[in-house]
Amino acid sequence: MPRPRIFDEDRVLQDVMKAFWRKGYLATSAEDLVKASGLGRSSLYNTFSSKAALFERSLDCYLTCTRQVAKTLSDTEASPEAAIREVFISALEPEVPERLGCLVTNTAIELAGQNERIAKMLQRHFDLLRQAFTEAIKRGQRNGEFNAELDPTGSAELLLTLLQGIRVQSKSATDSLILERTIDQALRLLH
Amino acid sequence: MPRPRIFDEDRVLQDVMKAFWRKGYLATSAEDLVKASGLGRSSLYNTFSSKAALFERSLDCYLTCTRQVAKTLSDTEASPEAAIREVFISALEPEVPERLGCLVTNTAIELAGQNERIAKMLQRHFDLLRQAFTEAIKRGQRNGEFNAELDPTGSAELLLTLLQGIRVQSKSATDSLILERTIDQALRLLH
DNA sequence: CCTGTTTTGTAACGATCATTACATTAAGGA
DNA sequence: TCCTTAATGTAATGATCGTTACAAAACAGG
Repeated sequence: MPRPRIFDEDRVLQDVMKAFWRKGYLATSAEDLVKASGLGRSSLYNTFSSKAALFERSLDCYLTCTRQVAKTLSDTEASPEAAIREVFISALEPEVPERLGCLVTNTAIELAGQNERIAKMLQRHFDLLRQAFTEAIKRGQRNGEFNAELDPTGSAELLLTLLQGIRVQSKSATDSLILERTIDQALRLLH
Repeated sequence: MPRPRIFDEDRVLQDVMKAFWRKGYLATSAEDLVKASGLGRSSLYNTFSSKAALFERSLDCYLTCTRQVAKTLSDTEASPEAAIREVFISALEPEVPERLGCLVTNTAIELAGQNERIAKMLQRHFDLLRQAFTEAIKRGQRNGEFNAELDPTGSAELLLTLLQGIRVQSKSATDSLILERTIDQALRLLH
């Protein structure tokens, strides 16, 4: 019998997530969130309690979304090398004019050091990504694309770390040429 | 004939830099800066104009300081491998309980995307670091420590990117075991 | 010992921060 | 249609933001 909501919670989380993604947690004001979501202040606070809680749910949204993308690494159809390259190329985000980077990387730097809950979320995410890389590498070794001598887990961690490093450098890079060559180097490591 | 200052400008910059390092630019308030520097508000603003200008000078301070440390990479006395390992190990900062990370990495994520001046400063810094790595690798190749087949510049960029990635992950890492193994992997790449 | 100049301390500025109080609106169940 | 209940819109909350105005203080040159 209550008055029904006129907005979709997931749609709001998506929009709010993009706002946090663009400017970071601190630099995004409640006013920004109101504008990004299209809701009134009351509705936002009624459904999400606080800016901090809203951010956590946005981050969670981003994490699951990113994991979906990382599923291509475990996809048994595609070539592991192509899948890995795809993940790295998307980090350069050549289509986006603003340098958004990655919400995971951004959050690790901005909040993980001081917020244990956030740190835990990110750590779990890194674990999952590392696992996905590991599987892709093992698959590549089985079908002969990659060097069978390599330690899959160690190489996966190397890729994961390189990915984060690319995310950092792409924030200040004017051209992505050097980073593209880094991706080539990283993939050559696996052969 | 004017009243002389009772503080040392460089000492203040060092203290202020640490404050920015610990909490980031936005999260550090003018009040924090006053407390960190020990000066009065007036003196701070009189000598450094604004929080933004103060940050730029602090960052500059950090950059030149870091470059001094990176000089070990060009040191012809020490072993290139040992020097490189030293740089990476220090990134894990096992002595510091709080996860400070690296002011360069933190700033790249927090500000470089929106502040072109800052982005330029960081880019120049990355260029210098890459150059230092390149020299160390070349030297290692000459004395037989490293694989002579490697492309020095590309490998240097790989190291630089890995370093940034380690800085990101160390923010959320509970133990540094995985990252230590990554360092081993990175150095094995050079052989 | 003045005088001039700059630093220093205090207090306040307007703006914006995240959050909330409250009245209004709207819809389902009776 | 009326009543209940929750969503909504508006306005304001105290706190804190970065910055500044101003008077008092302190030193160097005369």
